[in-house]
This record gives sequence, C-alpha cells and structure tokens, in this order.
Amino acid sequence: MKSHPITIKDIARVLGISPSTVSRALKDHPDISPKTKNLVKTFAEKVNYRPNALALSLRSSKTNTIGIVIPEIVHHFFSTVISGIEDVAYGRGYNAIICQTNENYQREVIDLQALIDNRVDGILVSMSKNTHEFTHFNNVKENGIPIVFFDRICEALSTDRVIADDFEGARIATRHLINQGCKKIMHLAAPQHLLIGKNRKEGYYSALKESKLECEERLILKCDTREAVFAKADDVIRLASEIDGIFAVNDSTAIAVMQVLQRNGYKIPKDIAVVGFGDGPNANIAYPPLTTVEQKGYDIGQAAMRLLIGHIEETVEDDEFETKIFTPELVERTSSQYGIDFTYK
Amino acid sequence: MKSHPITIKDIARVLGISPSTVSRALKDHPDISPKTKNLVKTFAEKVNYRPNALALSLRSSKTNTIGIVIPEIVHHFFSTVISGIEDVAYGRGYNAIICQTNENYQREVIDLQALIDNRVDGILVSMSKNTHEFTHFNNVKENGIPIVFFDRICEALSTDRVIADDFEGARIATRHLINQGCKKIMHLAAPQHLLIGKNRKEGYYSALKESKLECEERLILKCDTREAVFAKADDVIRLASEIDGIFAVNDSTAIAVMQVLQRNGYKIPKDIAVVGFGDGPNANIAYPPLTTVEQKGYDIGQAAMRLLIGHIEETVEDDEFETKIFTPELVERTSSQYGIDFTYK
DNA sequence: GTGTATATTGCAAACGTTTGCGGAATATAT
DNA sequence: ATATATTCCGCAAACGTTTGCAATATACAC
Repeated sequence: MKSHPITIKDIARVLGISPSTVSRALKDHPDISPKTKNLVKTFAEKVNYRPNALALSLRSSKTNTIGIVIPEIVHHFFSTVISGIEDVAYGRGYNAIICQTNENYQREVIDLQALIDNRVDGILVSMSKNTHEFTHFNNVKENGIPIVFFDRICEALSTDRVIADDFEGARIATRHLINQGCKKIMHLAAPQHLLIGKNRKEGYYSALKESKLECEERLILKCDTREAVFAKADDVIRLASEIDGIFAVNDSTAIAVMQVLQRNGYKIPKDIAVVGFGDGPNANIAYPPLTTVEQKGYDIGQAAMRLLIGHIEETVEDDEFETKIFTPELVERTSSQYGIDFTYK
Repeated sequence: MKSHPITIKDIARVLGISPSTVSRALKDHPDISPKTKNLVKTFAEKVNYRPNALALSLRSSKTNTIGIVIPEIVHHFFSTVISGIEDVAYGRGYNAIICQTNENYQREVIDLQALIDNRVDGILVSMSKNTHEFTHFNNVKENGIPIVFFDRICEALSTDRVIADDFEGARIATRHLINQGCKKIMHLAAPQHLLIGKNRKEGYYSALKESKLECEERLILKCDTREAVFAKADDVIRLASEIDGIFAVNDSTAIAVMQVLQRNGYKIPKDIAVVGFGDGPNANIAYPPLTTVEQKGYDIGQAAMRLLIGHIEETVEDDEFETKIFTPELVERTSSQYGIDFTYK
C-alpha cells in the first residue's frame, strides 16, 4: 500500500514517450497532437495522476501557501479571524499553515523562520504580547516575503495592517449608554500599558466629554477579568447606588459585574445598564443578554488576506502599504436597556 | 529586497568549491577537512544560510508537515484539540496545515486532496457531519499517508482513533447528581440520530438504572440549544416541581434551563441541581457556576498526534491500529450542590 | 526530385538538495 | 624507489516538474 504516487515519469515510461510530452499534453500545449493528448490524458485520469506540489513549488518558487502566526487559537476572536482568512485563501487557491506562539517571543521567532524555510508566499501575523524585538519580522521582508499584521500590529515596521478601532468601539458603547439615559457611567478598565486598555478608556472618556458629562477617576475600576471583578465587589457595591451605567472593557467582566450587582439586589438593566466589549460568544448566554460591541474578526481576517494577496500577486506596489481599520459594531441586547424590567419570555 | 535566498550553490560559487562539499561541510561529514568545514560554516553563518525546505522535502519525500482537517475552528473543543496537536507536533519538529471544512463534504474532499498533493507526512481528521462517502479517506491511505481520526471518527475505516467517551461522561454526570441526593432527574437531550445524542442519553439511563431509579421518557426533553430550551420553557416549568436534578446534553442548554427556572422562582442548586456537558468556556460564567463534564480536547489532540507520529516514523506496524478513549472528567462547581443556597461571595 | 514550411516530439537544463562513487593528492609502509 | 592506505574533494544522478531549443517527421509547393 505504501506505493509512491504516480509521476509524470511513470506515465512517460508506460506510454513510451518522454516526460516533456506528457507534461505538455496534460496542459493542452498546442505543440502536442490531439492523439497523444488523448492518450496521455485518459491514462493519467485512469491512474489518478496528481502533480507533486513540492516539485511544482521548487521549480516555480511559488508554494500557494501562506503562514498565519497568532498568539492563541483558542481565543474566539482569533479563530474567527482565521475563518475569515481561510475563506478568502481557499477561494484563491492558497493553503494556510497556522502557527501558535502561545504569547511566546521565542516561539514566534522559530515559527517565522519555519515559514520562511518553507518558502510560503506570504505571512499574516498578530504579535505575541511580549515581542519587543523585530528583527525576525525584518528577516521575513528581507527574504522577499510579503507580511501583513492584524490586530496586534507592529508599529515599528512599515507593512499593511488591519486593526479594530478600540477607541471608537468604546466610544460607541459609552455613547449608547448615554443615549439610553445614563448619566453616571462606571468603567471597568484593563491595564493602561496595554493598547486595548488605553484606547478603550480614551474612547469612554471621549464619549463622556462630547456629552458634557464629567470624567471621574473614581468611576474607573481596574479589573479586566472575572476574578478581578469579584475581588473588587465591595468597590462596585459602594459605587452602585450612585451610578446608572457600566461600560466594561470586555464581556466576561461585564457579565461578572452584572452578577455581583444582581446578587446585591440591583436590577439589570432597570437600575443599572451594562455594555461589554466583544471577545467571545458569551454575550448571548448572559442573564440578561449582554449588549456589546463586536469586533469583526471574520472581516478583519478577510481584509488581511486580501491585502496579502495584493502583495503576493503584485497587483499593488512593493512599498505601498495600507492600514485598514474596522470599527466594532454595537450589538444591542437587553443589558443596556436602562429602566426596563427584564424577565425571560 | 526581493533577492532570492542564499543557496548551497551560491556558497559553493563564492568559496570556489563544489556544492557537495558545502553540503557535507554543513553537516559535519567526516570526509571534509576541518579547515574547509570552518570556512563553509562561518561563511554560511555570515550570510544567514537556511536550507530550502522544499528541496529537502522533494529529495527525501518527507515534509515534516502534517494536515489537520476539522469542521470548524471556532468551536472551542476543536481549537483546544488543535492546541494539543500543535504542541506535540512542535516538539517533534512538525508543522501543521489546518483545513476547515465548514461541515461541507465537498470541501473535505478537496482539502484532503490538497494535503495529499502537498505530500504531508500524515493527516488528522475529524469528519464533517454530512460525510457518508469514504473514498477520499481511502485515497489518503492508498497514497501511503497515515491517517488518524479524532472525535468524529469513521467507523468504516480501520485506522487509529481518538474519541471522547460520551456514554461514560453522561453516566458520570448523572451519577454525580444521584450522589448529591437527586432522585428524579430530567435530561435535556440532543437528536438521537447524532452519536452524541444517543450516547449521552444511554449514559444517563445507565446511571439511573445502576441506582435503581426509574427511567421515565417524560423526563426527557428534546432540546439541545439555548433557543430550544426557551421554546420549551413551559414544559420545563410544568415538570420543575417534581424534579430535583437536570442533566443537560451541553452547557448552553444547561445554562438556559437554569435561567428559565430561576426566572420562575426556583433556586439553583437549592431546589434543583444542574449538570452540563462541556463544550466551551461558558461554565464559569454561568450563575451559579456550572458543574459539567469536560471533554479533554487538549489531551485528545496530543494523543492523536502521538498516534500519528507512531505511524509516520513507523515505530508501530503499518496495519496495527489503536483506539484511544478519553473519559470526560467531572468538574464540580456550584450548580450541582443540591440543597445549597447559593450566593456569590 | 529538391526545398521549405509545419507539425510533433525529445533532450537537457533548471529549481536546491543529498550521496554513492571515483579520483587526486598526500601520507605511510616496505 | 614502489606499493598501499588515507584524506579530502568533485562528478553526476536523483527527487518531479517545466520549458527553450533542437531534431525528426510529415506535408506542401515547385
């Protein structure tokens, strides 16, 4: 059973003709007589001949394969992005090699090198959190391989980029609360040394300002995980009586804070309206269903792949780079309908 | 910048020696003099020479690449499996090409063919739901490529397999409820033509029987999605007063049913204890935190990859196949602590 | 019949490696 | 000095393709 696959040479030998003739016959080269073409094609069909992609790649130095380097595949956002990438890649005849760095810089370097070694036609990258050295990215460029960053971009390099607009997303979320009638809105924030933490807080501030609402430091709680929320439950409760809305930096903290409040007799969204920031499929499961801004992972993936193809197939100049920004979209559910007494059914 | 990468030939030309000497020098062949070795190595280092993986693969017919074919990458279970696969693959020097079929048979056929064309060393597959024809899998075997199925296995083919034990998982979950003191347990079931639906129900029955509890058809509700639960909310409520436990076929229905019950004044787990079946990271977010049996996706992935390596590297006989079964593990949280009055903190 | 155009095929090199074998140069033994 | 062993290196083929060019064969015109 471990018979090696049929090659052009095999066909040539059996048919008593030369490999070149077989090759040309298979791709309808005009030089070949109809008789020979027929002979070759039917035989190739019969033995289920398939060209060796490796040999093709070696000769043409085109692998029709792209590399994807991401921190973690289990994050819903990233697997959504991958779906977007794959769908357009598939449509254009590309395969994808996916590498997970696990937020590990060393691994990122190795993965990139492996992709270069395998002569992929292009690379899509979302940087690991602790990557602060960029020579491995430059290495990719020096090997003439196009590279596109998405989400976790590298500002030091001039490349194509596709990002979600965290600032605007936060502004939309906060503005939505204001439109619902909220006047005093708490913010659960991520660490400010992370871009998303900073941008989302700025967006929150910006929305407050444009509605002439006061920006109060004391209404900002540093907690971006479920556990952190429970740890700061006392702070939440202390402020609860004076606030009427909460914008949380992600969905799990939004859900957690709802639970803390409910536990203490507050009604969501009757007393306090809540909006999250989409990082997964949890929003629907929350009680009440969580209003959130959804990052368009699928679209981001598609856009990144399209930009990459532009450079691979050189329909765009070598040194002409673009930054595509996707604004998250508000998905209104129940948690933000301030004043409404929510019950299922 | 689009300069082609340095090759052995380039090095040979510059150094005025033959490619064969360069090749041997780089891999410390004893035939080469120390002086030449040094010369070659330092030069190769300097110009950052990297062997062309394509050329290597073509020559050795070994690509050090494996293919993964799965229905959907966004499902938490599958992305967990992928992590398991990748981690052992990485440790053994393999890259992974991931193909998503989107539950599409045609796509599955095409993906498999692409993997064969690229001469991957082995393939890991979880079948698409509507795959009932298996010639494409046989095609893989006929090309001498080892194949291992996981989760969605193909019973018609003799290959290695790695699966989760749904029957046992359901039994464990139900038994746990019984141990908590539940005597009348409802089951939210998936369609019985699906393997998981059937196996999990059987496991539920089995646990009841072993404790001499009655198996009542009327305690089985056919609903396996969140929406289905809300649609059947009336049926749930009607039965609620006489039951003391619920085993749900997956976590989202478990969470939904808890919400329906809570909405109607029932306390979880005081009045009714609930156990789910792990399909994602939702269990922690539920209120109260959901006890569930977790399918060990990561372990399944690791095991599958190890089996595959066994065949690729022929440490195991060609026609010797193994089936590895992973029993889900009960993760006890709050929702199943029958009789307890739950509140956060 | 010769000459020329045309149709059809094969040779050989190339993509970047590895490797069996042979050969030149040097060293050792007699 | 010759014979033999040892050290070091290059040639060429191979992996499976494609393709420029040369070669053969056939057809057509005169």
